[in-house]
Amino acid sequence: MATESKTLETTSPPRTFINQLAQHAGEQVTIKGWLYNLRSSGKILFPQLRDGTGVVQCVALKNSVAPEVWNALKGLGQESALAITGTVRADERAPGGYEIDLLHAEVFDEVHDYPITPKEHGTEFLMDHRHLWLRSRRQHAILKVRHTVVKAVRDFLDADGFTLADAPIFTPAACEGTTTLFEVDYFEGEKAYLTQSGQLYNEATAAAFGKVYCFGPTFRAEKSKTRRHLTEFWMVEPEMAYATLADVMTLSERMLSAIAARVLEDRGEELKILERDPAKLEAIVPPFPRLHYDDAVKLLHEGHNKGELEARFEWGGDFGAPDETYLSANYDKPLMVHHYPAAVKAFYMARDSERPELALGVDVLAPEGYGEVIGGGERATSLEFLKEQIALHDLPQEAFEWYLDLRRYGSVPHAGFGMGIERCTAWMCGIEHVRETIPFPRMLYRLRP
RNA sequence: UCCGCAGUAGCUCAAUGGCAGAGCAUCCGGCUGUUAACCGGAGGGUUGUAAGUUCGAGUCUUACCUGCGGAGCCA
Repeated sequence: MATESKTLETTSPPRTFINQLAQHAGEQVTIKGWLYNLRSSGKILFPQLRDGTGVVQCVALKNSVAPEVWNALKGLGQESALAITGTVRADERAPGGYEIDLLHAEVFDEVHDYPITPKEHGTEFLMDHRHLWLRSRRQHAILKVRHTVVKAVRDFLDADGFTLADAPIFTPAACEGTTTLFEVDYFEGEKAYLTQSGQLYNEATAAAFGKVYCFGPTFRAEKSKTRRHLTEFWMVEPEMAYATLADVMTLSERMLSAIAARVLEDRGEELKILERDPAKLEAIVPPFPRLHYDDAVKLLHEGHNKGELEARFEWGGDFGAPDETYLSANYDKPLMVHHYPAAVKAFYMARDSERPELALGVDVLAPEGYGEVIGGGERATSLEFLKEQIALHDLPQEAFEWYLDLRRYGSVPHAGFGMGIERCTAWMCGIEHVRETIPFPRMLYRLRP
């Protein structure tokens, strides 16, 4: 194998990637990759090769290649690793527009029993083989979109003057006290918890840098079992000092629009593979519709009266999944619902000065039933108010003394939000379930591989 | 945690309470333009686990295990 490798190195043209074939039409190239599929017809072979950038079909004629190359190729199974050398040729019959007339091939690993075949498979089987499933075209496309979503978020915030200031993943106590946390053993018998939000830390860094964001994994030990939930997901959380609820809504619509535009620009091929209608993403431009919680409740009542919603929604509660879907169904843009009852929101939310029962919070509901992709709002500034809220929520004040310091030393109106990367990616891709938008999803009943 | 559905060959599925099957994958053979190629042949099974009903259980009953869909909660 080693000597063969040497021969190929010295005689073969420079390595090329499949997504660059158009620039090499008529030239000899070498592609290093894996066998995607192989069809044969006696004296002609059609190996399809993938290299991480795309898939290309090669054509090998028995009379045009050396006998040992022919024999090596004809027995190969799916996902065999090989490098091929051949001439790039434009061909209308080829899906990508180009084919390679194969001259030489070097097999690195011969495979005969790859588990994932070009036929249908169930979710459980595919998830058990997630480490291999990632190689298939659709999963590849989804994760390329994820990459672009992340890149778009970072580029947008960086260009807007935000500083990346990541929050810790080990935390000493609940940020919000309500949701279930993953507990881990720290040192000396002390317990630590995996972060469920960088929110409180962001408020500290915002007072230091003005505009900040954290970007990292988030853990929720809720036993949620829906297409919108992971126990480990990635969240970006911008926070701005001297900012209000209105500023958060504006930032939300600007950022989501920037993400959609970037996906359209950079991931056209992937959207085609996913059969995602680009018009759905082209519609995502400012301004987004804004709906006061009171008005949202009125709409839900209308929906119930028309028989389109089963349960009659009571003012004061948080929306369920069917409620969110009903509300957002009227729009082809994300819907921003604001001024929720404070009772259903976190303790640190600022209150409406005229109606203190309302929190200055906003949820951004994505269209097409994708649900809440952003949640955020304005934070409370008063030391006394926060002490009351901490007591009301049965939280230990000593754990929050550092946070209360932010109100003792230069407290100003400030606001921010959190966006779930996987929910956003699933929406951009138009796919059913968030589990396909992260390389190795962690769910209620899925810790492996 | 609650409600509903499912578990049969490596995979996707079929089989009135009566001999456990097909397609794909694998192996062998054929085919010079295939697009989930096609054609012929071969191998491949403790029907999720345990107990029960029955002359007889993949099929009916109970429990458990595993997964899927949804709810609640959330991004």
